[in-house]
Amino acid sequence: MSEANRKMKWQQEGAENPLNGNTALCEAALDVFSTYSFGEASLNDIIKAAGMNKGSFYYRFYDKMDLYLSLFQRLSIEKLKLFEQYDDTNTEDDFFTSIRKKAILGIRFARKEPRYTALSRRFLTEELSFRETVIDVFGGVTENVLLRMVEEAQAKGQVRHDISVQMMAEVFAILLERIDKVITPAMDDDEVLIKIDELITVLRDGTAVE
Amino acid sequence: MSEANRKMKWQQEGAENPLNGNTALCEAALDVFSTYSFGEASLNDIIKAAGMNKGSFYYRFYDKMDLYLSLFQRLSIEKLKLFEQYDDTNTEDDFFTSIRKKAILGIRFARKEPRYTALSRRFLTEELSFRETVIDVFGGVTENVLLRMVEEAQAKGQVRHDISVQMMAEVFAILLERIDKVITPAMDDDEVLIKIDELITVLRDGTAVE
DNA sequence: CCCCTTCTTGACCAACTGGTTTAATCGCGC
DNA sequence: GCGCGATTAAACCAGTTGGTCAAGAAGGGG
Repeated sequence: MSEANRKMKWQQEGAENPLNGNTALCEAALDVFSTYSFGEASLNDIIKAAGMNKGSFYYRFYDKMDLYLSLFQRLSIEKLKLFEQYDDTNTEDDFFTSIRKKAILGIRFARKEPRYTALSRRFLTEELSFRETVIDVFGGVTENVLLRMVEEAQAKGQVRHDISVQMMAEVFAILLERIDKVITPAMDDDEVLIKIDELITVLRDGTAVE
Repeated sequence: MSEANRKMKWQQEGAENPLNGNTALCEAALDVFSTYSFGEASLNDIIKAAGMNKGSFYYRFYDKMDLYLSLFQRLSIEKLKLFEQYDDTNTEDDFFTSIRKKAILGIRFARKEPRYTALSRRFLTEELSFRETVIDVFGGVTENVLLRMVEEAQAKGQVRHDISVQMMAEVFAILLERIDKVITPAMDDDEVLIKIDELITVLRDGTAVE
């Protein structure tokens, strides 16, 4: 790849993801990047695991970061595709039903591709400069949709008024982010639904005796 | 240091922490280990920042891991000292009051030494083998005290019975672990108390309208 | 003054990192 | 067969890593 600006490449519309059609590399990169931080992840290992040659890698990718961004984009698209199954803007679902449905979708994706969960959680502990580079390319994809949901729910009188929406949104965000601690891979679908309902109940009605 | 088994050293009673009296090294290590993962953290950088010589370092420490463990131990002791201020075994505090007091202590420590919070959170995303090594030396220091608290509270009829104690304990654990997302360094002590009370209220009574 | 232990110094090591380069080769359209 | 882009292999680079080592300094006790 030429000296073209990295950001440019990712803003081009027609530019195709160089990972497409190379499942071996995709798998290897996902394995390594979900296990190690960006700095610790060995590009040599990835290339070797993918049965690829270093020369061909650098023929297609600008550098290690380019591979990371390619992977990130692929996974983001896959996740987006899954979440498009449920658009709550035009339903009559109340707040907690909405949250429940979104949680189920999130868990379904996390169980299908647990390495993605590991990767995105690992991303949060990367160096600031690294995170900035990624965010600079992809933009703030993670705009806080939860805050707006809670605000709307409060306006509709579905959540309490004596607690700030920020606090409630943050509580939901934290629990959704770490939901894998409560939904383990060993559970079957029925158990998962039970656990989600328990969690929603706690968030809705609290833990104190009625 | 001799070839002595690393685990041995840490199980010896009299063995003094080689970090004691070397605040420069302690600070440098805390800076680096809280910013980078163990693998990415550069021992050379730490030594340089501490104004130390490599030879002298290896005269006192077995290896990089030895330094990490020394730091870990020092911080654990400091945290323990702080938490000894409140022992709830002989108070009449109910469950939620107990949780509240513990949260306040936790936040006080996290605000005094934010790098410790960063370090212990980073620890959770380290490689499995690394975590095992550390746990092997220090033992499961993090035994689940929350689960026992919730069980006891349920027996006393202070928390609901239609939700599993595991779920409730996990929810508390997750939120306590990420409490820094809701308590920011910019807040003064009064604001912190308000936020904690909000959080406890949510956990006790939920987010739905009464 | 010497001896001995404790500590310091900086050169040195092999291994590995991400990345480059060059030249040979493969495979497909024309 | 020719041309050309894609791919391979290998050597190579400078820089960094964690870790070693032998020589010497420091300093106190005899």
